[in-house]
Amino acid sequence: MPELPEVETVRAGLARWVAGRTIATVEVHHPRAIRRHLPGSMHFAAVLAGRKILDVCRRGKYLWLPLDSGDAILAHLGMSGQLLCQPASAPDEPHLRVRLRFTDGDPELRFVDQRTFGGLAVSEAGADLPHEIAHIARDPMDPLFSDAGFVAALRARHTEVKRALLDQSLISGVGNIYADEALWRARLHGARPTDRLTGPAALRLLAYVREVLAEAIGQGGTSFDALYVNVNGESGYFDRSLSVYGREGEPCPRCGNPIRREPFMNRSSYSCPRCQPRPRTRRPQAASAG
DNA sequence: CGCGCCTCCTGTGTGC
DNA sequence: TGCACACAGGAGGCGC
Repeated sequence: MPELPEVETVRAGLARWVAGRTIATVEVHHPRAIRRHLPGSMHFAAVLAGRKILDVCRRGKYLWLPLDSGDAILAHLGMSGQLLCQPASAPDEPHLRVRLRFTDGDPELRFVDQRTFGGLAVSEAGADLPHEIAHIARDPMDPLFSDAGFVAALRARHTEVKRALLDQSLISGVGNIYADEALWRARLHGARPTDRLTGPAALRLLAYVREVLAEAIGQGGTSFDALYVNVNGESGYFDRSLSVYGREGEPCPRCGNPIRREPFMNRSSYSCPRCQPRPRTRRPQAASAG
């Protein structure tokens, strides 16, 4: 569930609570929580001890914490990851994976992850931009994101528009929830072929992506359950503002038609059957238009 | 190389 | 009541 608005909410919380502090000790409670780190979790803990966290950065759904060594801690929340700032006296969470204690005491930083799709890594010399995420496109809230470049790349793809929105190498930060919400705002069905979108239509879609992400950031992200919370353990409120996601059968806020749910990549897509008509499937040769 | 599907995980909800 | 299974889904990796 954590998409750009949720990760940005976590980033802001971390910037407030851990930037400028020096790591004292690191405990790894679950080896799978440490990713891309061949020397193992012991070494992971050793290289972090004594390092000062300079900042908290984000690209798309990835976070990284530049260190005074020039390395960085790279973090991805996956499906259920949480970064919590807790007093040392707080009881351990059932799915506590990693704990960072600081030289100045409370609060400590905990990585908690029920489904272990997320993880932490040390990115060597990754303070500027970890090489592990060099393939991740800039996200639409990045000042250097190129709208024209995105539109050109989108229209050059031979795929469906929702698949393209979820492709983090094209545009990062968008997941299933905000893809559905942006497509609804743009009145586009997710199965629309990207190479048949006009330039203005693609630009409009991008504007709606940015709009829905910005609104969700303003409400602290979307929480359906306790799996997404900010660094203080609090839920976001954007679920109340969702127009289609998770609202099968409820009236479309624009036209009143019941929202439909369709299978998509072993999960679900939500849309309005009237506002977002499904495109006619492409039949290269069978060509009768009806 | 581009595209699309599979897999990794576990708690929750549902149907028999 | 209890078991079985679908479902949630980000992203790396692999097959075509």
